[in-house]
Amino acid sequence: MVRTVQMVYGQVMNPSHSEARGRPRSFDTEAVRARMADTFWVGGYEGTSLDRVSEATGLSKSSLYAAFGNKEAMYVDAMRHFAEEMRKLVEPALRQAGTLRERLLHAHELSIAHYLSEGPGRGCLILCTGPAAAAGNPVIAAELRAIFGSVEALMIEVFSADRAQLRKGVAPQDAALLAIALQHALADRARAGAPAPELLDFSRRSVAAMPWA
Amino acid sequence: MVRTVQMVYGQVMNPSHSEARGRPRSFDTEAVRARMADTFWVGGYEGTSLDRVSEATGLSKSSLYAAFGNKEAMYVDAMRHFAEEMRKLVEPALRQAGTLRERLLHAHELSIAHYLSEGPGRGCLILCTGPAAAAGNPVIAAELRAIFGSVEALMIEVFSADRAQLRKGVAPQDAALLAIALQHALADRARAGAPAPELLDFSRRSVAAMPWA
DNA sequence: CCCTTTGTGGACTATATAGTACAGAAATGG
DNA sequence: CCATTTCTGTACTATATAGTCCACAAAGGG
Repeated sequence: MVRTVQMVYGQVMNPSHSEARGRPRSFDTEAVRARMADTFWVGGYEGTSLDRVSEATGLSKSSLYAAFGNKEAMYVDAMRHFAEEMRKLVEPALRQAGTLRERLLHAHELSIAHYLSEGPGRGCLILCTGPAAAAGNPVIAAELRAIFGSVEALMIEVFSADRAQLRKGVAPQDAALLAIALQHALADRARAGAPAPELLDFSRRSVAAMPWA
Repeated sequence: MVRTVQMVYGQVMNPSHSEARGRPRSFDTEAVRARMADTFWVGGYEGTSLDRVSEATGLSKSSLYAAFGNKEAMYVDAMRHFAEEMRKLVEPALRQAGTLRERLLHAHELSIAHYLSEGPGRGCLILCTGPAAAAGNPVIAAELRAIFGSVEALMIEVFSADRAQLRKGVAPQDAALLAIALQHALADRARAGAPAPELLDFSRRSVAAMPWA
């Protein structure tokens, strides 16, 4: 047994150090989060080494550990960052004017563009790399469930607001599940290397098959 | 030490022989494939070490390398093995008697049972661990695309055969995409730790929202 | 009987990995 | 100025990893 005096590298994230007494951070935490998320987006949790994260962010591992805690926390932060970015991108499209069908197609277009934005084969950090890491890691599994719940709530809200556009007898909560499932399929196909036209075709055809009024 | 006199003449019992010249394999290849697939199912590609595979199969790494090549080939073999098992499980349900809707629900039940068969959080080897490994690995990405294509062909065939049960104006090829997408969603939720009732509810509700006649 | 072929496990290598120790740097407050 | 606090890079450790080497085992063929 190694008895390490576990230094309290603990306080994960203190973005607002208003009462900063000591040496101030030399980096922009938000920018580092983005670069870190980008790195995990490519390699996933187990496929990304901290040396690589260090290289991508330009920070030493010491600084990374001091700022985030450990690798698991870094990955969870990347998941949250990615979820926030996706929401900022897609939620306005889902809430804007137009038919539900048009808005869903628009949201798909934006998602697909994002899934391919940094080159082919990226897909979704959460949907494509989260599940692999979730088995045997309760923290990541819980984060995944939380994000699923949040997305489901949004989708149900959007579908419920325009339930009149759905076929009579179809519960908006149920139709929302179809939309969620499509996101999984698009993400995985993007990750497998499908090009934009193929994904847009998948979107167009699958949305056409949804239970519209 | 070798007693030749014994059975030289009478019975010519060569139990299992063919053109095998050297020392025969001491293991059942099919059983080893299954155990190997099970190991990758838990840990994914990057999260599974060859020492762990060696331990799970009872074979030394030398034997594994001799039989399969390298880690990548072992993982691709696991993907194929899993795909074969899933097909054996689900295809009969999709082709049996009953309405398309009933058969789809039955296929979901079988899938869910398999996704949780070895304990919670397993999900689908292919859908939950393949995408993470596919980025930056063309061989795995190609295998993933091949499996996607094969599943899509099956689903389109099944839906086309019973297109009369779909709502008028909905192309069976398009409705099949919805069914495929549901498989992704069920797999990922199982991997995130969802219990059977929750997954069955997801199945029931999403299938209810499909464009039936 | 050797001889060839093929299979097998244990020891081995070179590298990568997550995480840590530490000394010094950069700020604030007195 | 000094003390205190926090940050940062370098160097380090202990372990895990993919893959290889090699001596030997177990079969068939001439």
